[in-house]
Amino acid sequence: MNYLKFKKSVSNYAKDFFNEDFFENRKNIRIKKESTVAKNLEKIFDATLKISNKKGFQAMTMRDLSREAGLSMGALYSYFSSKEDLLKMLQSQRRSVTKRILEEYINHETGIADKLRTAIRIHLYLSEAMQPWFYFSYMETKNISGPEQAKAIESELYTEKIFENILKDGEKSGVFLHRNHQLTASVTKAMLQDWYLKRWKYAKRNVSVEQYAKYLISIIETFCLSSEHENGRKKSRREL
Amino acid sequence: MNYLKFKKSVSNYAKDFFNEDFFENRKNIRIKKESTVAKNLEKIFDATLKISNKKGFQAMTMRDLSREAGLSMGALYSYFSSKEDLLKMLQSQRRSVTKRILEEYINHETGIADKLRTAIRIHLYLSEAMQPWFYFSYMETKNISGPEQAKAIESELYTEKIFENILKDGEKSGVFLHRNHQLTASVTKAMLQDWYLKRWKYAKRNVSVEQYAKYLISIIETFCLSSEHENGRKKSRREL
DNA sequence: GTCTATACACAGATAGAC
DNA sequence: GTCTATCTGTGTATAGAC
Repeated sequence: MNYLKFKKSVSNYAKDFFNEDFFENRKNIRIKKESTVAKNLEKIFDATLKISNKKGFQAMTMRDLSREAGLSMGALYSYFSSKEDLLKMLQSQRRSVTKRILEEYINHETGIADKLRTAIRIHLYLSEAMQPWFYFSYMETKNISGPEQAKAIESELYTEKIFENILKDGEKSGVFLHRNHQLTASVTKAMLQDWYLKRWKYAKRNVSVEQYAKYLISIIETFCLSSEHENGRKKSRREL
Repeated sequence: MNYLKFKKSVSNYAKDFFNEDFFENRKNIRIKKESTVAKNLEKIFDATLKISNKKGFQAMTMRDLSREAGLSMGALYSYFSSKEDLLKMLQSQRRSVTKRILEEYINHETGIADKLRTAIRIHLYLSEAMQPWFYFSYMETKNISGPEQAKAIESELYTEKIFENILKDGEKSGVFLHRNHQLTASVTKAMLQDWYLKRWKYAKRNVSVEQYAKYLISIIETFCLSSEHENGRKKSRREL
């Protein structure tokens, strides 16, 4: 699975606003026609991400948003009831999409070593395809209301747990070595996050997602793969 | 060098407000007596970090700051000329302290493998001793004026370069393997940053700085150390 | 469904007494 | 050197015309 192929398969999901998770937000939207809502919400969300990632969500004024989204302030407020509500909607919509995609790809894999590789790769691909939101989410969720913050923490621990479980299962079946799997999962997550948090740096250096994925996988596997399973890999590591 | 010993040696530096780098800020401070300035600036800086790390610098009002620092709004403004100026002062003071300490410790090391270990360890210790500022700096500097942002990026690349150079030198002398050293330096930095960005997580799990340092060093060395130099280490890796 | 115009609260910053 | 009181701009949110 390379990135281009992934991105195509994803763009369908991404614009699907009217999934089940979204309907608790629907009540705050005064507009009736769904096609209008979908079209304008996309403009609003994109504008929000663009401005917030430059100066922060708190610093973004509704006048900024109005200008960037191409809608008057009055119009904006028929899509949400407050600035905080806008944030909640954006978060729940994007979170629902990413979770669905991630699980679909990982469950598809059967071999335990492949599961680890796929988890890393799909995480990276996802955060590449939706970089502005991933960045936004990391930077802003800490500043917001209690329940939203709890969701963000839950999400952080959830994906970490995925890695931890793969490593544990792998140790049982002798594929991976005995390590502190929780710590390994933590630092793996940290390296994955660096990709979207320092996007500018990797772009300037012409490092591609594929390259970065390969590199992370090789670091983690060098540390975790038991030596019997390592043989097929040694050569490819040299090429990095 | 363990953390406790490090922290002691550092606390002297940290309260040294009146170093050379600070004098360009001195002109904005109306208060004459240096001991008063030092005492109140420390209260102001601490309060700023505390509030900002909860809700963001932008969201912190001068009334919040006044309450937390125990000074009236009028008094606050005799220590800086604007909210932005406060940020600049805080950044330049802390940046100057950290840079000085970091360089001192790394230059002290001679062996190339030791240099890598010390760089990792001291980075971690520093960010532990000054966690609120490190967190603040990561989260906030992106939102601010051009020149300040440039300094933040410069600082990011500067420390990364330290790691890259150690790895390069190590390859030449046969201590480290041939790798993409720039990428290795990047992800090392990412793992170091995770320590202060997710402080809550590691605290909850009772992971100590020492443990985390050991773990990072073992991951990086497993990946980079050439096998002739690895022998002495294999056993200690098993203990992790 | 979208606009313009405006209410009203609260932010940053200062003046001047003590 | 620190305080209280206050000015002025700007932010979020809404009313009501089109």
